[in-house]
Amino acid sequence: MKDQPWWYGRLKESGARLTEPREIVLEILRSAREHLTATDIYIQAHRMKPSIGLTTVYRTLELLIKLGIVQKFELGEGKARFELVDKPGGEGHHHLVCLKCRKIIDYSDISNDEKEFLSRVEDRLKKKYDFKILDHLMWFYGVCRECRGS
Amino acid sequence: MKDQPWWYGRLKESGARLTEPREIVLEILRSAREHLTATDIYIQAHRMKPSIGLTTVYRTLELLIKLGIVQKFELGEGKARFELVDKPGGEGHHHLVCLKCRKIIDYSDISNDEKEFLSRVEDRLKKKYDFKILDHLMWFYGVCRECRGS
DNA sequence: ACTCAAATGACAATGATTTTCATTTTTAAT
DNA sequence: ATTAAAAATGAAAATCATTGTCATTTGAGT
Ligand SMILES: [Mn+2]
Ligand SMILES: [Mn+2]
Ligand SMILES: [Zn+2]
Ligand SMILES: [Zn+2]
Repeated sequence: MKDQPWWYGRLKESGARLTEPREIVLEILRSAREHLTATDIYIQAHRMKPSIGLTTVYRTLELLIKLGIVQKFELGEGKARFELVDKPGGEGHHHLVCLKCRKIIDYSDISNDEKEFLSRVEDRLKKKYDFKILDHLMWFYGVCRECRGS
Repeated sequence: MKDQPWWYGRLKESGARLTEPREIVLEILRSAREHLTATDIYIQAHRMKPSIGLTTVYRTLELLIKLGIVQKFELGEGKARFELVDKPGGEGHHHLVCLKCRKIIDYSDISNDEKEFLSRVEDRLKKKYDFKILDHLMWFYGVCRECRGS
Protein backbone atom coordinates (compact mmCIF):
# COMPACT_ATOMS: atom_id res chain seq x y z
CA MET A 1 0.00 0.00 0.00
CA LYS A 2 2.77 2.41 -0.78
CA ASP A 3 2.72 2.70 -4.54
CA GLN A 4 0.42 5.66 -4.66
CA PRO A 5 1.83 8.70 -6.39
CA TRP A 6 2.87 11.49 -4.06
CA TRP A 7 -0.11 13.66 -4.78
CA TYR A 8 -2.65 10.99 -3.90
CA GLY A 9 -2.77 11.87 -0.23
CA ARG A 10 -3.02 15.55 -0.96
CA LEU A 11 -6.04 14.99 -3.13
CA LYS A 12 -7.72 12.83 -0.52
CA GLU A 13 -7.05 15.18 2.40
CA SER A 14 -8.63 17.98 0.44
CA GLY A 15 -11.87 16.07 0.27
CA ALA A 16 -11.88 16.07 -3.51
CA ARG A 17 -12.89 12.87 -5.23
CA LEU A 18 -10.52 11.03 -7.51
CA THR A 19 -12.92 10.66 -10.40
CA GLU A 20 -12.19 9.14 -13.77
CA PRO A 21 -11.76 12.45 -15.59
CA ARG A 22 -9.33 13.55 -12.89
CA GLU A 23 -7.40 10.30 -13.07
CA ILE A 24 -7.15 10.65 -16.80
CA VAL A 25 -5.87 14.22 -16.62
CA LEU A 26 -3.32 13.20 -14.00
CA GLU A 27 -2.19 10.25 -16.05
CA ILE A 28 -1.75 12.44 -19.10
CA LEU A 29 0.33 14.88 -17.11
CA ARG A 30 2.39 12.12 -15.57
CA SER A 31 3.34 10.62 -18.87
CA ALA A 32 3.84 13.94 -20.66
CA ARG A 33 7.28 14.76 -21.86
CA GLU A 34 6.39 18.29 -22.81
CA HIS A 35 4.57 21.11 -21.17
CA LEU A 36 0.99 20.75 -22.29
CA THR A 37 -1.77 23.26 -22.91
CA ALA A 38 -5.31 22.67 -21.70
CA THR A 39 -6.33 21.80 -25.23
CA ASP A 40 -3.44 19.34 -25.61
CA ILE A 41 -4.68 17.60 -22.52
CA TYR A 42 -8.25 17.72 -23.68
CA ILE A 43 -7.39 16.08 -27.00
CA GLN A 44 -5.58 13.21 -25.32
CA ALA A 45 -8.28 12.83 -22.69
CA HIS A 46 -10.94 12.79 -25.33
CA ARG A 47 -9.20 9.87 -27.01
CA MET A 48 -9.32 7.85 -23.82
CA LYS A 49 -12.85 8.78 -22.91
CA PRO A 50 -14.79 10.76 -25.48
CA SER A 51 -17.36 12.03 -23.03
CA ILE A 52 -14.84 14.25 -21.25
CA GLY A 53 -15.39 17.95 -21.85
CA LEU A 54 -12.85 20.72 -22.15
CA THR A 55 -14.54 22.51 -19.27
CA THR A 56 -13.76 19.61 -17.00
CA VAL A 57 -10.13 19.67 -18.04
CA TYR A 58 -9.95 23.32 -17.05
CA ARG A 59 -11.72 22.68 -13.79
CA THR A 60 -9.48 19.75 -12.97
CA LEU A 61 -6.36 21.77 -13.67
CA GLU A 62 -7.68 24.58 -11.50
CA LEU A 63 -8.23 22.15 -8.64
CA LEU A 64 -4.83 20.53 -9.01
CA ILE A 65 -3.15 23.91 -9.07
CA LYS A 66 -4.94 24.95 -5.90
CA LEU A 67 -3.72 21.74 -4.25
CA GLY A 68 -0.16 22.39 -5.39
CA ILE A 69 -0.10 19.29 -7.57
CA VAL A 70 0.09 21.10 -10.88
CA GLN A 71 1.99 24.16 -11.98
CA LYS A 72 0.85 26.59 -14.64
CA PHE A 73 2.95 28.92 -16.71
CA GLU A 74 2.49 31.30 -19.55
CA LEU A 75 5.20 32.16 -21.99
CA GLY A 76 3.52 34.86 -23.98
CA GLU A 77 1.87 32.43 -26.36
CA GLY A 78 -1.61 33.49 -25.36
CA LYS A 79 -2.26 30.18 -23.68
CA ALA A 80 -1.09 28.55 -20.51
CA ARG A 81 0.95 25.39 -20.16
CA PHE A 82 0.81 22.90 -17.33
CA GLU A 83 3.03 20.35 -15.69
CA LEU A 84 3.01 18.13 -12.66
CA VAL A 85 4.88 19.66 -9.73
CA ASP A 86 8.02 17.78 -8.70
CA LYS A 87 7.68 15.48 -5.75
CA PRO A 88 8.10 17.56 -2.59
CA GLY A 89 11.48 17.11 -1.01
CA GLY A 90 12.92 16.25 -4.38
CA GLU A 91 15.25 18.37 -6.38
CA GLY A 92 12.84 20.49 -8.33
CA HIS A 93 13.69 21.69 -11.79
CA HIS A 94 14.12 24.84 -13.84
CA HIS A 95 13.65 25.66 -17.50
CA LEU A 96 15.66 26.66 -20.51
CA VAL A 97 13.71 28.34 -23.28
CA CYS A 98 15.02 28.74 -26.79
CA LEU A 99 14.11 32.21 -27.98
CA LYS A 100 14.09 31.10 -31.60
CA CYS A 101 12.10 27.88 -31.65
CA ARG A 102 10.42 28.22 -28.26
CA LYS A 103 11.59 24.76 -27.28
CA ILE A 104 11.64 24.23 -23.53
CA ILE A 105 14.18 22.04 -21.77
CA ASP A 106 13.72 20.85 -18.22
CA TYR A 107 16.85 21.35 -16.22
CA SER A 108 17.01 19.35 -13.04
CA ASP A 109 20.63 19.00 -12.00
CA ILE A 110 20.31 21.40 -9.16
CA SER A 111 23.67 21.64 -7.43
CA ASN A 112 24.30 22.05 -3.74
CA ASP A 113 25.80 25.28 -4.75
CA GLU A 114 22.48 26.37 -6.05
CA LYS A 115 20.53 25.21 -3.07
CA GLU A 116 22.79 27.12 -0.73
CA PHE A 117 22.66 30.17 -2.87
CA LEU A 118 18.90 30.18 -3.02
CA SER A 119 18.47 29.73 0.66
CA ARG A 120 20.77 32.69 1.20
CA VAL A 121 18.75 34.83 -1.18
CA GLU A 122 15.55 33.80 0.51
CA ASP A 123 16.95 34.81 3.87
CA ARG A 124 17.90 38.16 2.48
CA LEU A 125 14.47 38.71 0.98
CA LYS A 126 12.83 37.69 4.20
CA LYS A 127 14.80 40.27 6.15
CA LYS A 128 14.55 43.06 3.64
CA TYR A 129 10.94 42.82 2.50
CA ASP A 130 9.44 40.77 5.29
CA PHE A 131 8.25 38.37 2.66
CA LYS A 132 7.96 34.72 3.51
CA ILE A 133 9.30 32.93 0.47
CA LEU A 134 7.60 29.64 -0.31
CA ASP A 135 8.81 28.91 -3.76
CA HIS A 136 10.85 30.22 -6.63
CA LEU A 137 11.16 29.82 -10.35
CA MET A 138 14.16 30.31 -12.57
CA TRP A 139 13.95 30.62 -16.32
CA PHE A 140 16.93 30.79 -18.62
CA TYR A 141 16.55 32.16 -22.10
CA GLY A 142 18.91 31.51 -24.93
CA VAL A 143 19.38 29.86 -28.26
CA CYS A 144 19.59 26.11 -28.63
CA ARG A 145 22.21 24.30 -30.70
CA GLU A 146 19.88 23.58 -33.61
CA CYS A 147 18.84 27.21 -33.85
CA ARG A 148 22.42 28.40 -33.93
CA GLY A 149 23.27 26.13 -36.85
CA SER A 150 25.91 23.48 -36.41
CA MET B 1 23.54 65.20 -27.08
CA LYS B 2 23.81 62.42 -24.53
CA ASP B 3 20.57 62.62 -22.61
CA GLN B 4 18.74 60.12 -24.75
CA PRO B 5 17.39 57.13 -22.90
CA TRP B 6 19.30 53.91 -23.48
CA TRP B 7 16.75 52.44 -25.82
CA TYR B 8 16.78 55.40 -28.20
CA GLY B 9 19.63 54.06 -30.31
CA ARG B 10 18.13 50.63 -30.44
CA LEU B 11 14.91 52.00 -31.83
CA LYS B 12 16.73 54.05 -34.43
CA GLU B 13 19.03 51.27 -35.59
CA SER B 14 16.02 49.07 -36.14
CA GLY B 15 14.67 51.52 -38.67
CA ALA B 16 11.48 52.05 -36.69
CA ARG B 17 10.19 55.57 -36.38
CA LEU B 18 9.83 57.25 -33.04
CA THR B 19 6.28 58.47 -33.51
CA GLU B 20 4.13 60.29 -31.01
CA PRO B 21 2.11 57.21 -29.96
CA ARG B 22 5.35 55.33 -29.39
CA GLU B 23 6.84 58.17 -27.40
CA ILE B 24 3.74 58.28 -25.27
CA VAL B 25 3.80 54.55 -24.59
CA LEU B 26 7.48 54.71 -23.72
CA GLU B 27 6.96 57.67 -21.41
CA ILE B 28 4.12 55.87 -19.64
CA LEU B 29 6.32 52.83 -19.13
CA ARG B 30 9.23 54.96 -17.96
CA SER B 31 7.23 56.67 -15.28
CA ALA B 32 5.27 53.59 -14.22
CA ARG B 33 5.83 52.30 -10.75
CA GLU B 34 3.84 49.14 -11.32
CA HIS B 35 3.69 46.50 -13.98
CA LEU B 36 1.04 47.71 -16.38
CA THR B 37 -1.37 45.86 -18.62
CA ALA B 38 -1.99 46.93 -22.21
CA THR B 39 -5.29 48.45 -21.14
CA ASP B 40 -3.64 50.35 -18.27
CA ILE B 41 -1.29 51.86 -20.80
CA TYR B 42 -4.09 52.57 -23.23
CA ILE B 43 -6.10 54.45 -20.62
CA GLN B 44 -3.17 56.68 -19.71
CA ALA B 45 -2.22 57.18 -23.35
CA HIS B 46 -5.76 58.09 -24.21
CA ARG B 47 -5.70 60.84 -21.61
CA MET B 48 -2.64 62.40 -23.20
CA LYS B 49 -3.84 62.00 -26.76
CA PRO B 50 -7.39 60.79 -27.21
CA SER B 51 -6.87 59.69 -30.79
CA ILE B 52 -4.58 56.84 -29.78
CA GLY B 53 -6.15 53.41 -30.22
CA LEU B 54 -5.72 50.27 -28.17
CA THR B 55 -4.50 48.47 -31.26
CA THR B 56 -1.58 50.84 -31.54
CA VAL B 57 -0.67 50.24 -27.93
CA TYR B 58 -0.52 46.51 -28.61
CA ARG B 59 1.48 47.02 -31.76
CA THR B 60 3.90 49.34 -30.04
CA LEU B 61 4.44 46.90 -27.21
CA GLU B 62 5.03 44.11 -29.70
CA LEU B 63 7.67 46.19 -31.46
CA LEU B 64 9.40 47.19 -28.24
CA ILE B 65 9.48 43.59 -27.07
CA LYS B 66 11.03 42.50 -30.33
CA LEU B 67 13.70 45.17 -29.87
CA GLY B 68 14.38 44.04 -26.31
CA ILE B 69 13.22 47.33 -24.84
CA VAL B 70 10.14 45.99 -23.12
CA GLN B 71 9.52 42.81 -21.20
CA LYS B 72 6.20 41.01 -21.02
CA PHE B 73 4.99 38.62 -18.37
CA GLU B 74 1.87 36.78 -17.49
CA LEU B 75 0.98 35.74 -13.99
CA GLY B 76 -2.14 33.75 -14.62
CA GLU B 77 -4.42 36.76 -14.53
CA GLY B 78 -5.53 36.25 -18.09
CA LYS B 79 -3.76 39.36 -19.24
CA ALA B 80 -0.14 40.28 -19.77
CA ARG B 81 1.85 42.91 -17.94
CA PHE B 82 4.68 44.97 -19.31
CA GLU B 83 7.70 46.83 -18.04
CA LEU B 84 10.72 48.59 -19.45
CA VAL B 85 13.78 46.36 -19.52
CA ASP B 86 16.61 47.48 -17.24
CA LYS B 87 19.41 49.40 -18.87
CA PRO B 88 21.86 46.86 -20.30
CA GLY B 89 24.97 46.47 -18.21
CA GLY B 90 23.01 47.56 -15.17
CA GLU B 91 22.01 45.35 -12.32
CA GLY B 92 18.73 43.98 -13.57
CA HIS B 93 15.99 43.06 -11.17
CA HIS B 94 13.87 40.15 -10.06
CA HIS B 95 10.38 39.84 -8.65
CA LEU B 96 8.61 38.82 -5.48
CA VAL B 97 4.99 37.87 -5.90
CA CYS B 98 2.55 37.61 -3.01
CA LEU B 99 0.44 34.53 -3.58
CA LYS B 100 -2.44 36.00 -1.61
CA CYS B 101 -2.85 39.54 -2.90
CA ARG B 102 -0.82 39.18 -6.11
CA LYS B 103 1.23 42.23 -5.25
CA ILE B 104 4.55 42.34 -7.08
CA ILE B 105 7.72 43.78 -5.59
CA ASP B 106 10.75 44.61 -7.70
CA TYR B 107 13.90 43.28 -6.13
CA SER B 108 17.04 44.84 -7.43
CA ASP B 109 19.77 44.39 -4.84
CA ILE B 110 21.60 41.82 -6.83
CA SER B 111 24.67 40.78 -4.89
CA ASN B 112 28.05 39.85 -6.29
CA ASP B 113 27.30 36.53 -4.83
CA GLU B 114 24.36 36.20 -7.11
CA LYS B 115 26.18 37.39 -10.19
CA GLU B 116 28.92 34.83 -9.67
CA PHE B 117 26.44 32.11 -9.00
CA LEU B 118 24.47 32.83 -12.12
CA SER B 119 27.50 32.93 -14.32
CA ARG B 120 28.52 29.53 -12.95
CA VAL B 121 25.07 28.12 -13.69
CA GLU B 122 25.14 29.54 -17.17
CA ASP B 123 28.50 27.91 -17.80
CA ARG B 124 27.13 24.61 -16.65
CA LEU B 125 24.06 24.90 -18.85
CA LYS B 126 26.19 25.85 -21.79
CA LYS B 127 28.33 22.73 -21.38
CA LYS B 128 25.52 20.35 -20.63
CA TYR B 129 22.84 21.40 -23.09
CA ASP B 130 24.87 23.38 -25.57
CA PHE B 131 22.51 26.24 -24.97
CA LYS B 132 23.78 29.75 -25.25
CA ILE B 133 22.19 31.58 -22.34
CA LEU B 134 21.34 35.19 -23.04
CA ASP B 135 19.13 36.08 -20.16
CA HIS B 136 17.43 34.75 -17.09
CA LEU B 137 14.49 35.49 -14.89
CA MET B 138 13.95 34.70 -11.24
CA TRP B 139 10.58 34.83 -9.55
CA PHE B 140 10.04 34.33 -5.85
CA TYR B 141 6.63 33.46 -4.53
CA GLY B 142 5.51 33.92 -0.99
CA VAL B 143 3.22 35.81 1.31
CA CYS B 144 3.72 39.47 2.11
CA ARG B 145 3.60 40.93 5.59
CA GLU B 146 0.13 42.39 5.20
CA CYS B 147 -1.29 39.11 4.03
CA ARG B 148 0.17 37.23 6.98
CA GLY B 149 -1.46 39.62 9.42
CA SER B 150 0.75 41.60 11.79
C1' DA C 1 -32.04 1.45 -2.76
C1' DC C 2 -31.80 6.55 -1.10
C1' DT C 3 -29.92 11.10 -0.29
C1' DC C 4 -27.35 15.05 -1.23
C1' DA C 5 -23.30 17.35 -2.22
C1' DA C 6 -19.84 17.14 -5.61
C1' DA C 7 -18.67 16.68 -10.23
C1' DT C 8 -19.63 16.83 -15.03
C1' DG C 9 -20.68 18.40 -19.87
C1' DA C 10 -22.97 21.21 -23.39
C1' DC C 11 -23.37 25.65 -24.44
C1' DA C 12 -23.14 30.59 -23.98
C1' DA C 13 -20.57 34.54 -22.45
C1' DT C 14 -16.41 37.05 -21.60
C1' DG C 15 -12.44 39.48 -22.53
C1' DA C 16 -7.67 39.95 -24.05
C1' DT C 17 -5.26 39.94 -28.18
C1' DT C 18 -4.92 39.86 -33.38
C1' DT C 19 -6.41 40.74 -38.01
C1' DT C 20 -8.23 43.48 -41.63
C1' DC C 21 -8.48 47.34 -44.31
C1' DA C 22 -9.05 52.02 -45.42
C1' DT C 23 -6.79 56.34 -44.11
C1' DT C 24 -3.06 59.24 -42.45
C1' DT C 25 1.72 60.30 -41.58
C1' DT C 26 6.59 60.14 -42.46
C1' DT C 27 10.60 59.73 -45.36
C1' DA C 28 13.22 60.19 -49.39
C1' DA C 29 13.39 61.47 -53.96
C1' DT C 30 12.23 64.53 -57.64
C1' DA D 1 7.33 72.39 -52.75
C1' DT D 2 5.39 67.94 -55.16
C1' DT D 3 5.20 63.36 -55.41
C1' DA D 4 5.52 58.51 -54.57
C1' DA D 5 6.35 54.56 -51.62
C1' DA D 6 6.59 52.71 -47.21
C1' DA D 7 5.39 52.74 -42.49
C1' DA D 8 2.20 53.64 -39.01
C1' DT D 9 -2.35 54.29 -37.33
C1' DG D 10 -7.29 53.57 -35.79
C1' DA D 11 -11.97 51.60 -36.03
C1' DA D 12 -14.19 47.65 -36.35
C1' DA D 13 -14.48 42.75 -36.81
C1' DA D 14 -12.55 38.28 -35.90
C1' DT D 15 -10.13 34.94 -33.03
C1' DC D 16 -9.57 32.09 -29.40
C1' DA D 17 -8.37 30.78 -24.56
C1' DT D 18 -10.73 30.77 -20.49
C1' DT D 19 -14.85 31.19 -17.42
C1' DG D 20 -19.80 31.08 -16.15
C1' DT D 21 -24.46 28.89 -16.30
C1' DC D 22 -27.44 25.34 -15.58
C1' DA D 23 -29.49 20.99 -16.14
C1' DT D 24 -27.96 16.27 -15.44
C1' DT D 25 -25.10 12.59 -13.62
C1' DT D 26 -22.12 10.39 -10.29
C1' DG D 27 -20.37 8.66 -5.86
C1' DA D 28 -19.76 8.08 -0.81
C1' DG D 29 -22.17 7.13 2.96
C1' DT D 30 -26.34 5.67 4.94
MN1 LIG E 1 9.20 21.55 -16.67
MN1 LIG F 1 9.69 44.63 -12.41
ZN1 LIG G 1 15.83 26.53 -30.79
ZN1 LIG H 1 -0.04 40.02 -0.05
